[in-house]
Amino acid sequence: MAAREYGQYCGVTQALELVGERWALLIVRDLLVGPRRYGELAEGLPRIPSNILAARLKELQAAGILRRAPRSRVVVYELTPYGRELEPVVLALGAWGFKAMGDPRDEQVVTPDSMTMALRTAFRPAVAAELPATSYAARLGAAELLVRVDGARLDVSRGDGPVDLSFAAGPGIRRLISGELAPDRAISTGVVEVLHGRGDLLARFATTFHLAA
Amino acid sequence: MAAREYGQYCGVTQALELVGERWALLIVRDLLVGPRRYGELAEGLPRIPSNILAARLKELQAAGILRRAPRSRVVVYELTPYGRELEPVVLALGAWGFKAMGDPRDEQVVTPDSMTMALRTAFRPAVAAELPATSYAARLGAAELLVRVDGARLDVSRGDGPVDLSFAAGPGIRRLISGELAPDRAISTGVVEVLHGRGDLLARFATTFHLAA
DNA sequence: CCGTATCCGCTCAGATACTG
DNA sequence: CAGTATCTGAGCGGATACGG
Repeated sequence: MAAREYGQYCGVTQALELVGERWALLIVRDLLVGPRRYGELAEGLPRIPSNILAARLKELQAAGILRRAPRSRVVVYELTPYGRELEPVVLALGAWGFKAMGDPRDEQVVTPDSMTMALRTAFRPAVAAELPATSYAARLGAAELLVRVDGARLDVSRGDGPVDLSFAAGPGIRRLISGELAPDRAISTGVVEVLHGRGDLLARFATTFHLAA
Repeated sequence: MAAREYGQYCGVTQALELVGERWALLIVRDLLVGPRRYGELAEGLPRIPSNILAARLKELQAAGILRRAPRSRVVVYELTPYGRELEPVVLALGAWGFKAMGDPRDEQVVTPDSMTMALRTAFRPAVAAELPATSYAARLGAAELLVRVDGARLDVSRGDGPVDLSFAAGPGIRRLISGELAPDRAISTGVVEVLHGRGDLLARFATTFHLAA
């Protein structure tokens, strides 16, 4: 038996043998947002060594989690259906890890893909369904996201477009999502800066996206 | 920054920094069944080196996931409330990994705690609520479990007791849980051996515990 | 016996340089 | 741009030994 195997006949060990290696689930996290090129993955995971990225891509491909897909002259990596079924795992991990997050340290970055998945984690479709369709432009550190909520549907993209509320925030937005910081306080203390639109829509944002801390 | 950190301000990376190390989630998996002594954990994870087990217990304790609790002369390790919140993560991983499980290899063992969590993963409370309360004694490899289903409640323990159906099965029980193998076929082909009680209750068992493959 | 520490060999991760 | 090659060191696996 390979020394690195756990030696148990169990779904959890099987899963960990496929995606338990360092960086593997973070690659999956980013690919859950959409297909990505090698360089885009490297950009979204600034600290991953290139050889490790190459190795993980090979392993995840061999495990049937992702595939190399040719797209007009370039290759992108995209999840297979089985790989997409990891979304509940990533969301559960994200929700659990959220509670342990303190304030950000200087070296910590916020990437567009990680922020997108965080928004998906915090999204409350049942709540959103009761609210009018709303779109937001959120600038969070380096990540500039277009967030469209329409009923129970959520769409997060990197494009630009017309929005009801445009705001910029530091990573302190975490305390808005967790409910520790009221929307109006977030604005008055400068944690969130309203760039365009009605600031009171931030309350709707905070209701739509919520995670317990 | 510690070299081993991912350098991202994100719930998923935070979670992986706490429980992403090798063996960590398997320790959590077993503790989700109940408090365990050091030796019991080592027994449930036959291939873990003792130094790694000791190191993980320290790390998980420092992270607030488990605590050492004195119990009449001996120490047991038990999850904190925050540690118990990892249950959705472990269940999601188990359900996903289940689909990738083939037939067991010779070196792979089935432990009572991993089997208990697998049953929790496969349990369908909504289905069980419509069925009469039933208890099963399931011998699965080395694991001998008492499984009590009462309405939407599931209790799996290692004790013995009066049951409606007692059966023994090899790890081929996976195909029963996945629906690939019909209950009567499981019995007629010897995959499941009925030791005591009405064999037709195995169909109820297969309805109560189901995971897609 | 339970829990932990120490040793060593090895694999994998991390950093950098290099190539088609 | 998309990887591959190489080197170093950290963490893991396995055995053994030690203290309560």
